[in-house]
Amino acid sequence: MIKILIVDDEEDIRELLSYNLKKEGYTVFCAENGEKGLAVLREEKPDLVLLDVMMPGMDGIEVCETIRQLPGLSQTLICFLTARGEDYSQIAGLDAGADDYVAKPIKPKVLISRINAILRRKGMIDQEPKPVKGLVINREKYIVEKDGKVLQLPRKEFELLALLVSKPGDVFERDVILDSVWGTDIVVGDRTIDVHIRKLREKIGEKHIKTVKGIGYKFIPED
Amino acid sequence: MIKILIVDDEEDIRELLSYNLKKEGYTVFCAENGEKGLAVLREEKPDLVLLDVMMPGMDGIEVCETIRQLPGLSQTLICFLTARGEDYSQIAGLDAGADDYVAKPIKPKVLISRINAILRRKGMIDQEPKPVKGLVINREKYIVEKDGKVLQLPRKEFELLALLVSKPGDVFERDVILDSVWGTDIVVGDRTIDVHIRKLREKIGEKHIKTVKGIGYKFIPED
DNA sequence: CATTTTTTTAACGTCGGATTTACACTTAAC
DNA sequence: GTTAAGTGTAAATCCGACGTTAAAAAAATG
Repeated sequence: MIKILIVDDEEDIRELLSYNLKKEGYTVFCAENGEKGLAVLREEKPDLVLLDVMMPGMDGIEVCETIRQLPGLSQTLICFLTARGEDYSQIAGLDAGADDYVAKPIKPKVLISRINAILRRKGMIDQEPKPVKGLVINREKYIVEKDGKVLQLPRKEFELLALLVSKPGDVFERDVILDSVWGTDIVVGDRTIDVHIRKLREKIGEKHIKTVKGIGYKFIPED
Repeated sequence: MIKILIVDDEEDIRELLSYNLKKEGYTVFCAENGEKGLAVLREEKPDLVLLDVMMPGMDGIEVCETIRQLPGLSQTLICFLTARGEDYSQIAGLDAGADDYVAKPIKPKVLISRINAILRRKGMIDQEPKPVKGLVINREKYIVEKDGKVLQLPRKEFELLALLVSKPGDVFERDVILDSVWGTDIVVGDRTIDVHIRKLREKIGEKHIKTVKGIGYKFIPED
């Protein structure tokens, strides 16, 4: 059971995130400010904290720094929620020890796949026997095994494939792919995704990645 | 509980929209100009703001830009109400950070389905797959299952079917279909809908989509 | 800092979904 | 029956999203 704590002063955002995360099967706690957040944190010891940067009173960065100094909780994963544009918080945030950040306005789909990514990266999510026939994604070794053959994929290709494979059969829209592989507010040309998709298809076979024109791409498990 | 704020200087429009939105179960607030709108906004933090572009004093675009800079309200959804023809406002509006716009004169039915679409896109509304007998619409995988068979529909056909199935038995008027599948101000020929309907009928069977002459189409659940 | 690898851009080709066209058909009113 | 408005249909065309390649730019590597 994976616990996530949301710390944000806006009730609407807490509800939006809470609703979507619960739907994904996470156990969710909420707090409306930094102080209460720390209290819940000590009580529940969540695996991941979503932390608004801008809050009245104790702001997100202070909370983050505090968490990092708490014995026993220093391993807690932290993800900032930042308003678009305040990119200073990126730097300050990651300096303060955050594992990731997501820019507002938050798109639920983006947040979910981002959170799954963080937890997967840190090994909090069971990812042992990938239920994908003939394809094993090994995040520790950063390799992909295709029918026993070992593939060394470059970072972007690896992340892209890992994303698609994380929900076999589900369509990933282009903007979701961009946000979760490339990162929030990174701007790249239209053809960038296509080129990476092509390289993946070269390496793992044409039939596994299907284009859904006008929407995005999806991974097809096997024949 | 979803809150919607209407900002328009014409009382008739405020009443028209308010009446129809309340009937749909939304909680509605009104303001007659930009300044008052911002005040209500801060007070009530609505989920969605319907914003007239042309208003005396502070116009819609200014209000929109202001909202986008307010910490804590940047997540608010914004939908412009624009007079037909002033297409400059489209561009300026979407640049200013609007999520959608609806052209005047406003038809309540169009507005409702548009608003539902916005909220659904942003994950504010439950969109559980309707258990229509023998037909499952799966937005995640972007496929339709008809009696167990999997159909891969092109984008427009999928959206059209999804719309009709969203309220089985209800008639969707042609202009409502146009506005919610094609979008406001998109002008297409008279026969475009028919052709798509025909393709759908080919794929899911004649009997499921019924023509209501002079009005529109409706989905018939089963036999 | 030169080399290699990865990532991105740019230019063009391609394909199929989206739309139009043109006309047949259906329905209801008179 | 005649008419007119609305709809059905097949085929032709349009158009934009995607594919593909090569080459440039940026990162990583030694």
